[in-house]
Amino acid sequence: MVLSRTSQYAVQALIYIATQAPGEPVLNRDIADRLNVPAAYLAKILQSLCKHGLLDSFRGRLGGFCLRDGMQKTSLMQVLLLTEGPDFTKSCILGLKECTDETACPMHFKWKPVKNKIIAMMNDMHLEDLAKAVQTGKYRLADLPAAAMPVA
Amino acid sequence: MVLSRTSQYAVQALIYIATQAPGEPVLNRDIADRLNVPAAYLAKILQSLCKHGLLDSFRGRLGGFCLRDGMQKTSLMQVLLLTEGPDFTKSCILGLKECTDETACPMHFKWKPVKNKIIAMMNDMHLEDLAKAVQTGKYRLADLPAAAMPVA
DNA sequence: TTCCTTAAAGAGGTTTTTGTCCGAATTATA
DNA sequence: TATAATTCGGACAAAAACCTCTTTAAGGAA
Ligand code: FES
Ligand code: FES
Repeated sequence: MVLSRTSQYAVQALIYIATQAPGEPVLNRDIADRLNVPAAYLAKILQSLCKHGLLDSFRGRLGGFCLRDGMQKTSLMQVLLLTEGPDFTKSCILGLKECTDETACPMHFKWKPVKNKIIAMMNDMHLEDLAKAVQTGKYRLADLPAAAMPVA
Repeated sequence: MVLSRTSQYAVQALIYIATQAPGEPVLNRDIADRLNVPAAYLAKILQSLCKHGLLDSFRGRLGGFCLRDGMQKTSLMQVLLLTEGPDFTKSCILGLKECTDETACPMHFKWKPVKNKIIAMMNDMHLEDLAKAVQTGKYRLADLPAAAMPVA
């Protein structure tokens, strides 16, 4: 409805990494297993997040990915601007090229406050806080494994 | 950010048709020209909306599409449930299979009110009203043609 | 040094979404 | 009846999103 799969994987992975001891690299394989996400694809996403400075990566034994120093406070908006592209916040819900009060589509003035709420929400959520929430054990970062699901 | 291109085309087209005299079929070609969208693709979308009962279609001379009687009051939610699928309102922003208070992801309780706002908004907007808004001339259904754009 | 482990890089595959084309069916009108 | 205009239906094509595989480079440990 709002985020591409790539963005979802990126956010999930970053939150997961943020729950782990800082400075201790986390294996791509472990993240993929934990989130139940395709490992080779996730690796690409993490590599891209490295290039953009959110993560540090280390090769070889004891290698893996960890949050770059200071990046605990990264907002989801910062992440989404990378994964969804710089126009993430600029789109018209009907697909018009411009979305301004002057070029409004018939949904614009209803949509604008909702869109602003989404933007504010994404600006307001930081990896740190989301990681803490997960650490309370009250929230899920991934679907339960099939084995743990009630029989259908 | 929220709607597929197909949904955007569908909504634009339905609003446009709703601005035209009821009972007077509108040509697919005219809609496509007016909205500046691919005609052959739009035709598929309109055919699908016919099958789902939102539109009536007529072949041959004086043919075209028009809103089925009584469908002026169709809400955008009704349209989107067809174009985006019946799970449109059910998705978790992180992609989890379930989105309930009991299976909450770390974004759930922030996201839920925004999502509900979107749903309420879509339930609250009807083709009729959007068409009237367009008819005031204050709102755009499509981008201005390149010819009318200021030189870049 | 040699081996093992890991990420990096690039090529390529699959699936979904978006878009095109064409022939057949249908209808108004001359 | 012939013709032109239109939707319908199916196959196809292109692009984007999603995902895999293989090889290479780098780092740690025996
Ligand atoms: S112009 Fe369409 S949402 Fe702003
Ligand atoms: S569980 Fe993720 S948004 Fe509801």
